[in-house]
Amino acid sequence: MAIYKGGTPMAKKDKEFVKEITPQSQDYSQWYLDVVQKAQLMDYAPVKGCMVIRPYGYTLWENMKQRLDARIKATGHVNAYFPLFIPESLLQKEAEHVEGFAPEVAWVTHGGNEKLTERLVVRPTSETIICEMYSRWIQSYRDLPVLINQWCNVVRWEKVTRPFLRTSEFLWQEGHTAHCNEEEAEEETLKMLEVYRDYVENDLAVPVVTGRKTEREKFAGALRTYSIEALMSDGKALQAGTSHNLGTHFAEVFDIQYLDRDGELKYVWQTSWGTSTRLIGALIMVHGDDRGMVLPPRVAPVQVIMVPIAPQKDREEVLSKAGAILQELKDAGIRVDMDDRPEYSPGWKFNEWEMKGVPLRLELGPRDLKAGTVVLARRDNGEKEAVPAADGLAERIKQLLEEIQDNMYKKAKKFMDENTRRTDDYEEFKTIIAEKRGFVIAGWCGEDDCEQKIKEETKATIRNIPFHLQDENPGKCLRCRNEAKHLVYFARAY
RNA sequence: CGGGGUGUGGCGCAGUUUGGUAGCGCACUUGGUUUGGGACCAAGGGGUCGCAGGUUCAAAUCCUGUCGCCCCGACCA
Repeated sequence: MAIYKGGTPMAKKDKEFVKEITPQSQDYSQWYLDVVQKAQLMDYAPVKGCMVIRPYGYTLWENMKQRLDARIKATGHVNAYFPLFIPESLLQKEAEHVEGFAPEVAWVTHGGNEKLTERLVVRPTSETIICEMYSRWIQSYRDLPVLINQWCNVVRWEKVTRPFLRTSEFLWQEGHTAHCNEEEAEEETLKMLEVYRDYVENDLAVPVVTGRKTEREKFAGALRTYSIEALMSDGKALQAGTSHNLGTHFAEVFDIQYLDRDGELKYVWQTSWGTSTRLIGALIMVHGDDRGMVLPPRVAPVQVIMVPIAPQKDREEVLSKAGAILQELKDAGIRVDMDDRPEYSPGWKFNEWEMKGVPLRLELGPRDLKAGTVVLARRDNGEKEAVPAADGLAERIKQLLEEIQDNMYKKAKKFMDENTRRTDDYEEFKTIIAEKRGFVIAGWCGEDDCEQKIKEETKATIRNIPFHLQDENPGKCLRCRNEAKHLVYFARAY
């Protein structure tokens, strides 16, 4: 097994090949936009803020969805579908909730040519319509818990949009559960946060910080909100998933009551939790590089791309061998594809598939035919090796895909750790946020005022109050110097 | 919603200052030669210059309005 290209394969001279993508160092934002379009994840639609998720991007989403859906089902939830339209009166019921969403809802006012007697909102989230139904379905403690999830689209009329990170319409899953008491609801809320953490870290190879949101940042209408927060490679944070304990707020206004064992009528405790296509943005910005995307094998639409090198005189022989390997890998359950288009050169294909983030490339040419090998090239670190094209190739590839998945997580975790700093000095804090970015752990008094001022003065927000530091002495508040209540994660965020 | 930028074949741009027959590179089509990190030659096709008004003999170019996209800020998955 010979390694004929390792170390730092992305040599300087190679960079100029990727002429379609703006380098991260030059303009990170433009890099991101170049990647999502050139890799054919999406294209802009004729409606402002809306995008088409193209087949490559949609397959990625399908893979992500499939793995999360399995986890949601494994924890006892079932899928259902609620309507896209919500009567205005339903949205109006929960005061905080309306206030939070009213500025960004899209209204339906006409059916055909006739004006509707009651306007409809296009769901920005489904709490209200689901609560309306739960109030009909729940009568007894025997009806609880209700554990329902739905995969759907939602619409929020955003002023500033960016592909995947913030679009007017996006795809997501939203779980909505009802429980008999606070304890169960809280357990559910935290359980689903943990499902998200496990999913995002293991399947997407994106490390996250779990914790509770502050009052200011919590979901409109929730009692408590928890989140997983990820760090992008430009040092800005991205909320990757949220889980809310809704308390009895919605139950009270939607009259969701059940008769308990003790004969008393009680309000249910509810939760809701969601992750969206925004996770695709996280995937790109956590793992991507100047050559394009780098996708974790577990969700990559194509795990292995075969590039046969087939000059005229060896063409038949190469393609026949390649075809056999393709079938062998498919049979082994690997998502493999072969790019045997004769009109493109191998080098062109290498760059193209690297841009699309395919984790592993398999090259097969006349030289390999003679040596009885294939060349495997890793996207995550650029290493190339020749391995025997014999039995066991599929196993070797599966093992490599696992290694890549693992390495990608470790690399991202290392980056996050190296860019998580701790300080109790506000001036130092400002410098870090302005120059290095990343996460900053600091004490916070718990006052909204301090949180607000820090945001105004530094653009950094409290991402969450992390679980893993809750037993440590928080010291003084970063800004007001009073006793801190918590250690919190600050960052500039998307 | 404020400040800035931008809109010309699919993509990237020139042309706008000083109005006068719309151009370049890439991509695309056809034929041929090629194939281990974005191959080459030849011949082709494709644009009412974002949109709507106006000025003018004449508008990509000047004027007014409007829309989209991008960046920076205030609000959000």
